[in-house]
Amino acid sequence: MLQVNFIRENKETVLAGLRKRNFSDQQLQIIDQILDLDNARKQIQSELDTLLAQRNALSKSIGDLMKQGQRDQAEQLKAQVAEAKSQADALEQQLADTKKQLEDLLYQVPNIPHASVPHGITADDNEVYKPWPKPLPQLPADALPHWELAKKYRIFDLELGVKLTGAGFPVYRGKGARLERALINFFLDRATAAGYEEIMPPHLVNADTARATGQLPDKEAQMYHVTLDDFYLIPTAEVPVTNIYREAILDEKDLPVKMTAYTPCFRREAGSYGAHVRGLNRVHQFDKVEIVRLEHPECSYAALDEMLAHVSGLLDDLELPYRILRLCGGDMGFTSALTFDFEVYSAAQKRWLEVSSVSNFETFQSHRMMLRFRDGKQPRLLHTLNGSALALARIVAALLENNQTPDGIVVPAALRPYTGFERID
RNA sequence: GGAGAGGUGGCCGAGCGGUCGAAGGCGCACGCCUGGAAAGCGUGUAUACCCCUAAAGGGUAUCGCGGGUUCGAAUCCCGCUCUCUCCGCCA
Repeated sequence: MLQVNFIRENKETVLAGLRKRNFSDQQLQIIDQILDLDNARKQIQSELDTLLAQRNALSKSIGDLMKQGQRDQAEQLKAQVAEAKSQADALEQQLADTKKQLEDLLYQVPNIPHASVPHGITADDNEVYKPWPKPLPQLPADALPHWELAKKYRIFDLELGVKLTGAGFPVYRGKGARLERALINFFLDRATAAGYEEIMPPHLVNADTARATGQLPDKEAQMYHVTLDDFYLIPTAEVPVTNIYREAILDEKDLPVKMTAYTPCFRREAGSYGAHVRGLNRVHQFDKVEIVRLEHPECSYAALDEMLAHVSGLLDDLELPYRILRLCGGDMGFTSALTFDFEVYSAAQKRWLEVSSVSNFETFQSHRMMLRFRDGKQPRLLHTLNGSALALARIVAALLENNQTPDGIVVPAALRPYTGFERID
């Protein structure tokens, strides 16, 4: 959520940013509405405070008069207080209404894109920030997509998942399960080696937590909701992990905070069918190792670069062809200021699969969750960043497809200490 | 699930309905002291919002959360929630 004061002081920047997100002139009017409402809010706040100050002063003198035994005068003052009180009640209601309206509008304003974000409407307009420098791998004509390989080698079973739960809940088994666990451990070990503290958070969160990272109120339908207890299944570890520091004021010397977590991720994502979502390409439950950083505002873009390098290192070691995209204004997430997507080339499907999304949210999340640090006297909002390092399901899909041979699927060398086997056959 | 106790500032811990944003202690910061340090002494030490602003200052709200009583609530009443202890159940 943007700060009203920021909008007020940087109105042109904000408008330009929203245009980059393809806001129409009519949609841009929301900014003036916000500023008007905030002015009204201040006005009401001011009147209310004055009234309450009067009330407090009167109450105090009533106490004094009572002590001196001057009951008559005290009674007169009581009448005045009653008058002030009824006025105050009305103002309080007005104030609450105004704040609510203001908040509703602010929730509709996305983060302002970083200057480097390219203009564009759809994913086709994303900039290839770092292309794959070598030729793409070619597989023989009889190469199988990963969902066929899964059957052939009994690695995972989607139909069994349908029996147990429903579509999009794969059951990994045998070497498939072991591969999954190996990747998780590999990613966690690498993150730990890079200085990230390992966290094991709850997989269900409450509404306050979901709101702070921006899943609520807008993206409610993307999450599974446990209505009986009003909990949400996490769509990513970002949600519980970032919220660890919700409403905290950190010492500047404690920055940066670097955390990593493995969790399953649950996404409803209803709607899409066809080859593009077959197999592991899009599922309702998948495993992911996430990295999260809380950074000083002046260091956050250097941190973002570091995270890109970290993810690149993982993919290098897995020997997977990948490219990095810089998302355009139209394709970027609501809360992000700058996002890089990593895509791995899936040779059997002959298409790129998104396996990581690395973003700087600047103060958008930290404002909503009042996450601050102290430099000198005043607390300041800090910057939050996160990235997948990495998302498992599509990595597995690409590994299976790219590494298939007549003798089975070859496990990359970096992973063998974790799998305990060199091939799936 | 049953019974009881309790939630006060970064922490501990006081708090007859008005003088309480809140004693005292610890911690922390700065200063004095010291060759240096410790001890000692002194000063300061919450957050949000509003007004004012060069700086300073003033106001409102916040003692788990929400509501009520009252001229006035950390203090009284009601609901909720969380924690702890005992019992039960259990991976």
